[in-house]
Amino acid sequence: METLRERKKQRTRDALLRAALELFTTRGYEATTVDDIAAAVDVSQRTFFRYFASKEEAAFAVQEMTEAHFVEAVRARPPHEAPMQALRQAVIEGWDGLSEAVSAVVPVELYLRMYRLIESTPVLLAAHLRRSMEVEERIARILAEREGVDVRTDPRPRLAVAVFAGVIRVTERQWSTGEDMGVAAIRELTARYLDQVGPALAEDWRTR
Amino acid sequence: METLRERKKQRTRDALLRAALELFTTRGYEATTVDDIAAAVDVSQRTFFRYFASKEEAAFAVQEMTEAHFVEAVRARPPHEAPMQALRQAVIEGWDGLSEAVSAVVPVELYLRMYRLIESTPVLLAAHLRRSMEVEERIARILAEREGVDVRTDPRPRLAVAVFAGVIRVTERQWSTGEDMGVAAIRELTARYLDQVGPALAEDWRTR
DNA sequence: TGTACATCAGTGAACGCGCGTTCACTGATGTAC
DNA sequence: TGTACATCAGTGAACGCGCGTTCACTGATGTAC
Repeated sequence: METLRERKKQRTRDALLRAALELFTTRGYEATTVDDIAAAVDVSQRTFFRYFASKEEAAFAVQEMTEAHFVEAVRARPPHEAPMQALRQAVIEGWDGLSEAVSAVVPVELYLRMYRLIESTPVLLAAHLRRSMEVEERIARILAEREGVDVRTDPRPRLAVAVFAGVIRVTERQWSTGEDMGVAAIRELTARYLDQVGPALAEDWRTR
Repeated sequence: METLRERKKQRTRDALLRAALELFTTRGYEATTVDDIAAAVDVSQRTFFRYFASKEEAAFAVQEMTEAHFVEAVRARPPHEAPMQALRQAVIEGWDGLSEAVSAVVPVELYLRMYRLIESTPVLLAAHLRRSMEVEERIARILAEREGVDVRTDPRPRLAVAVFAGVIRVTERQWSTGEDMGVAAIRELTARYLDQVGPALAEDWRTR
């Protein structure tokens, strides 16, 4: 971000991204065309595709950041932590540090609205789940390395991550349909639901 | 399937479905157009859309059957079984009874090839995951009813199903990239991975 | 500080593509008498 | 068994749409001397 040229590029990209999220969240994803976004920034449609390979890429640009953030957080966990504990800490701290990370690009509130839109738009939800699978694979490899097991022969890393991801998905779903759309709300839900995994797998639900 | 008219309809649908899966699995999903499918059955494109609302619907028509099958299997589990045990039995028995259920419509081998194609085609995998979420929600409600808990306030039904679904997803992924594409292979993987969930959630992987 | 050239973000216009829809119509199958 | 009418699967052709691509081009910014 040194030269004038680079700064201008960055500004164009930010403007496109913000306009995209703003339009998506107000009009809906499908109801917004790439031309609409370009027009909102007063730039040609051609220019949009210089910055984003597809409309979907724009929709997930901020998610991409937070995912990378989460992956790094897992990598940074101290090695003595149990695998599930490391995942838990990484995701909780991820929510804590989210505001700073995101707000450099778009307002946090806009990000959260977009997150909810993804959950409620079938084609975006589908893409989100597939992308999540890719993140899971990366995390599984990190866990395997941490614990010194071979991801090709030992199913435990992928299983642990898949179980964890399942809980996150339930959390996302619950949050996105709930009243409180703040970061604190999803943070609390995450912790609560992770605590409930043990009981959910118990033999008999009626004992408690 | 009484009248001649109805039998003809059924035959047209079967022919379209089979041609679709055959083309998808040989050429690829994206490389097959709806016109190709219609042409293969010697019918107008218009007619294709009388039977399937979209290209995607054709791709998932058989999955739809097996999903319904699984949901019914869960519903039919004896009430004394623990939740996770009921899910396990339902899915294992689902694989056992798959051949009869599927082969009425398309050859089992074609179904399995299509299943693998779904796993390896990004847009289909995404759709598959979203559809799976819908199935999960139905199953969660069934579990909640079985166990007499309220799905709106108790997260355990959704968590249990999400954890289970996570394991199934790892199984599907492993199977679809493996050598042996038979039903027996995926059945065995399912059982093995379900057994590994406990160990995967354990504190320390190195002790075993 | 100025000039000459190189780089590269952005332009504008047109296009290919395939999905899914719309229309008015045909002709085979079903039904009532 | 035959006739008249109703139903409805399938037709053909055309279209709207938006994504993503291609082209040759402009003009602002960067760099070398």
